[in-house]
Amino acid sequence: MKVAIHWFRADLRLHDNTALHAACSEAEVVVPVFIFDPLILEATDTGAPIVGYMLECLRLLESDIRLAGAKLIFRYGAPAREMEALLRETKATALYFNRDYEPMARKRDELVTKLAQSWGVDVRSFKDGVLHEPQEVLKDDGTPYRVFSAYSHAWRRKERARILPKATFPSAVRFKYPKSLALPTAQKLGFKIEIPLPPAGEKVALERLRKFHSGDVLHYGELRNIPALEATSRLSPAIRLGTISPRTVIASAERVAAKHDVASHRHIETFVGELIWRDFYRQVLWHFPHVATSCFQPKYDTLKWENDKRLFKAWCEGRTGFPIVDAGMRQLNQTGWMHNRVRMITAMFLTKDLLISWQWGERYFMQKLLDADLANNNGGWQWSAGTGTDAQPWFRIFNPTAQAAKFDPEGKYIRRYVPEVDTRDYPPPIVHHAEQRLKTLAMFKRI
DNA sequence: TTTTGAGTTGTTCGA
DNA sequence: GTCGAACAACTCAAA
Repeated sequence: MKVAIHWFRADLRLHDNTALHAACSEAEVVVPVFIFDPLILEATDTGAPIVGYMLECLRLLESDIRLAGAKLIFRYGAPAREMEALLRETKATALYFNRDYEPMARKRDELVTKLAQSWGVDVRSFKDGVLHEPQEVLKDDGTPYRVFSAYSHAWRRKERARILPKATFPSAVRFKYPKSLALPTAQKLGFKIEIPLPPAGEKVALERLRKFHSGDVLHYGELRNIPALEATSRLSPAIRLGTISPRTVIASAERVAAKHDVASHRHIETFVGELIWRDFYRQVLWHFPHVATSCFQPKYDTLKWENDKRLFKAWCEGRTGFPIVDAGMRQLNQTGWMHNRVRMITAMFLTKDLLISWQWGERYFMQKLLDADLANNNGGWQWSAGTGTDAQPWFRIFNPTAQAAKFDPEGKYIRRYVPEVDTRDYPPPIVHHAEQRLKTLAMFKRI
């Protein structure tokens, strides 16, 4: 009896799951496992809502797997150790997982792979979380792209994998599953989630995709910039935890495009472009792992940020006196999500108006976001700070007031999160934009 | 090797 | 109020 383990990580779904699909077609028994890694949990803020969201995704995945006739095994501990025990207990001869591209995850996976192979286990990893892997989209000279537009042209020219059907577990009638923990609560893992969480899981993600692709995606290019609307896909937490695959999202977008006139194609292309950005920032992190802690362009590591703690606290709490900035931060704090236009505004404000280094903001977003993702978040912050991959002119500094007038002209978004904006309770601006802008320009000019 | 065109999302100033 | 120019020069990618 050929027993295989499928190791779930950021692919918490049954549909279009490359490694799981392969395991289910090649083995006679597939044991799905999820390992809570204390190293990752300890590095995560104890209030991080993404932990609660992930637990909810796991609860639903567990139930979907039970309906499919198998059993999801939970373990807690160092992955290498837990996997060793699992392989021994199940007598599995193969280990399947989808590849992860973050530096820490790469190390973890290399270790587990080496150990498992040394015990004679057939370790099989798959491309799944991206459309094209870091080594697959390179310049003609074999080196990685450093600017997005050229990368995206090359990306679009490449053939892509098809989507796979929902995995069907082989029947494991006489198989004895190994011991499993009960799915822990957030509290048991040492977390305290203070905000209400949106619906999680695979079914909800597929429904959301269908709804978005039956309407707003046709106007995405324009509507996506208006934070008062719910006109973006809102799929980022699902994509982050893998309750939906980026392949499925893109395939659906292309089916929509095929059914509509050329005028809407531009909008659908813009939407697909967002997923190309995701692959782009993954390959940036893969090829240039120093970006996780330092500037993509090392010369900017010498920038003299002021890093005023009092100003940082005001920014975190959404009381800067700049309504669009405060609305964004409060949306983040209250819901675990922030509209992308407002992410750019708040990030640009922290760096260029408060002169606080992008790393502080990056860390705060990672604590609060339901879609907290190292590559995307880091890429976005470095872009905003002007230290990143593209040669964006560093003197392009958002004016938060002008941005609000342009993208929230009636103040609908602002008033949703800052209802006191027109009253005396609302504080005056904590800095003078024009002055701070000049300061920042001078700071960059010194480099 | 050299050359050429281009680079996510903007702001401010002055005519 | 509207519009075009200036904001700097550099790096990247491809021909």
